[in-house]
Amino acid sequence: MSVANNNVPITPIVRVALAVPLCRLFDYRTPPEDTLTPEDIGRRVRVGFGKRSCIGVIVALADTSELPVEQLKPIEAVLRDTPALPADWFRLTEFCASYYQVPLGEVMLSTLPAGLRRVDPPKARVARRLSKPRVAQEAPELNDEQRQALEIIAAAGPGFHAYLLHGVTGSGKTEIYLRLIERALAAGHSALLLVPEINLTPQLEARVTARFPEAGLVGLHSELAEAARTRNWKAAHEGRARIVLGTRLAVFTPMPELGLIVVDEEHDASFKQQDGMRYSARDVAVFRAHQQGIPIVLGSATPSLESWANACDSSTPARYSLLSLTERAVIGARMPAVQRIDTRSEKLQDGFSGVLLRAIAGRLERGEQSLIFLNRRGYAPVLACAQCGWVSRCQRCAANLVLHLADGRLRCHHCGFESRVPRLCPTCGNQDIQPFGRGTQRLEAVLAERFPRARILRVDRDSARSRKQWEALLERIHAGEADILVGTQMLAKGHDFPRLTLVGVLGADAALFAADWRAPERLFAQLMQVAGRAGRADLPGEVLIQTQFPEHPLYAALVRHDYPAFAAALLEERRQAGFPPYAYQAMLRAEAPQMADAIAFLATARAWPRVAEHADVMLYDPVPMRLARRANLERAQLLAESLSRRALQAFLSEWNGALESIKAPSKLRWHLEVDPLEF
DNA sequence: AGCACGCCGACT
DNA sequence: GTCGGCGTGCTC
Repeated sequence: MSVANNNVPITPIVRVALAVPLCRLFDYRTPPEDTLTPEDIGRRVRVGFGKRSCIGVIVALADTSELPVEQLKPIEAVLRDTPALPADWFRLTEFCASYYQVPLGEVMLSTLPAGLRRVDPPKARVARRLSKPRVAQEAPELNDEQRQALEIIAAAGPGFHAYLLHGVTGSGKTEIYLRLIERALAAGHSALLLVPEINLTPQLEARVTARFPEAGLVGLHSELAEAARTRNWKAAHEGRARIVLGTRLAVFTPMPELGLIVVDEEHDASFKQQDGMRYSARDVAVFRAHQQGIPIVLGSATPSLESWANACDSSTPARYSLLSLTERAVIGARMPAVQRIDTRSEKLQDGFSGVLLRAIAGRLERGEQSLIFLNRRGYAPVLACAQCGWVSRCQRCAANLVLHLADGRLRCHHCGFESRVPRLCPTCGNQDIQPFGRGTQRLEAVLAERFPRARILRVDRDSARSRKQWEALLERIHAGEADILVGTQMLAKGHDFPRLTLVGVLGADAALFAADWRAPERLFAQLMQVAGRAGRADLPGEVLIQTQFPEHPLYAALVRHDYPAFAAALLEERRQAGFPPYAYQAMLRAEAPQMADAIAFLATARAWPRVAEHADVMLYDPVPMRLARRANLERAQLLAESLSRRALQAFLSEWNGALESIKAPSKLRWHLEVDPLEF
């Protein structure tokens, strides 16, 4: 950096990151009336870009530019309404840009709240101050296991440590988080608590706020209005909020003195972003903790196999410490009894076994609640004509239209296409067209017929469309206005229903043999979670699983509530098959109106001449995706795999550049996903 | 990504 | 004769 005679540093060139899909920064001149110092690195700026103005972030100051200085535009304004973004935030976004193969400017700007990306900033309104409870709620007693887990963490002292907190539903993981937050705050640190994208944040927020009323907790999740999100983000960035509770996007919040990260339900798929930068907030959180030299706790009753391997795989040195909570924290509450009902040996009545129907009847007599779990919404997954073989297919997708009898529609669950239910077969005119299979609406109807006096409540994305509807349903459930709940995975997560003593599971077998090899892992987690709904208080719970494969190891492990054994078996399979976490993967996907174009793009990518220089990376053949057509776009994918994460990364950074210069039809879209979860 | 320019088809 | 389709190219 040059220095003028009078010792005032002159830094005429400013390098700015902008939200454009170009892997480079843009140089600007310092406006004559302004002087920039290194302190301004990390400030937001407004700059002219093409014909428009954009918001960018100052990444560096420099003396020279590759372009002649006359060609550079001056910065329009340096925005000093917030403190500069700190160095650790730079390292975090730089890591993501490089790891996920996304331009730095896109990462940086996409992680800022929308209010700070705007050229015309919305008028900041003064937040109404909530009257906070001044008195902190007292901490409950810990049980031995909780105490032991906390001692292990305390004994490790400061610095980076990753812990996998494996605790069954109701074992008191949250109390561990709260104690750790308490310690962090006492040491003058702030804490970041990440939760999945479920409607549970209000409850947890209330609980954390009650314990730490002075910490100025803020929430950061996508349901927050833009102004509130900006306000909360600023409070965290400026150090006024010492606790951030948020969903995956909160992992990027700059926080001074950050001393603890917690990722609750770390196995949950919603930590993975499915568009734009396809990052895993759990993985980013681990990187952030490592980079900042602070502890991170990943909590789950059914950890992801990736995390489990990091903690328990005996063949490699453990990278995470395993902490186990095996008992339910509420005294007297025990794990529900899980039983398999062999549906091969009896004729089902509208999808229900006699055992399950009798169990429901028993609950009705005793005034207890039952929950019927089926992960398929609608009345029936397809409508078909037995005479000519017509089936209700979506015109835009390679999928069937689902029958929604409640509103008389056929609906595509992939693109949203809708049509009226035909009364006659559209091809042969047959009057006798039939729904095949069962969804939650049909179960609801069947139960209403069999138990006419029971109050039945269906909870799925159709009945709980908005947040308001969902909360109204929850309220009715808690008020005891339902005898039988019928629902999808929406019902599985988090909520306590004190009078719920029976969970019936239908239609789970499909996931056992699904094409996606991660399906069993997800099914186990889901069933553990839904089983955890039963018998939380003084009433013992019972879980009945209807299956044609009662001897399947997944169900056997579930009966014993034995996640470790199940995980060990799955990990052994993965190791032998060379699947993650014993291999690292990236997926290149392309979509176009014509499948041939999508495949051709991938074939060109596959034929990149320098593939041969990356012998430790394996490229598979391009194949159509499982749902090959969605919303009139044909989709295909190509898998890249390596036993070495480093080798895969080295390959990707070169390959990504080559992909950008492949000529393709303008309607073709493609993206690269590192560590894909779904196939 | 935006937003321009540019070159061919059906409308007043 | 124009309005407008989207192919191509550039942005400090």
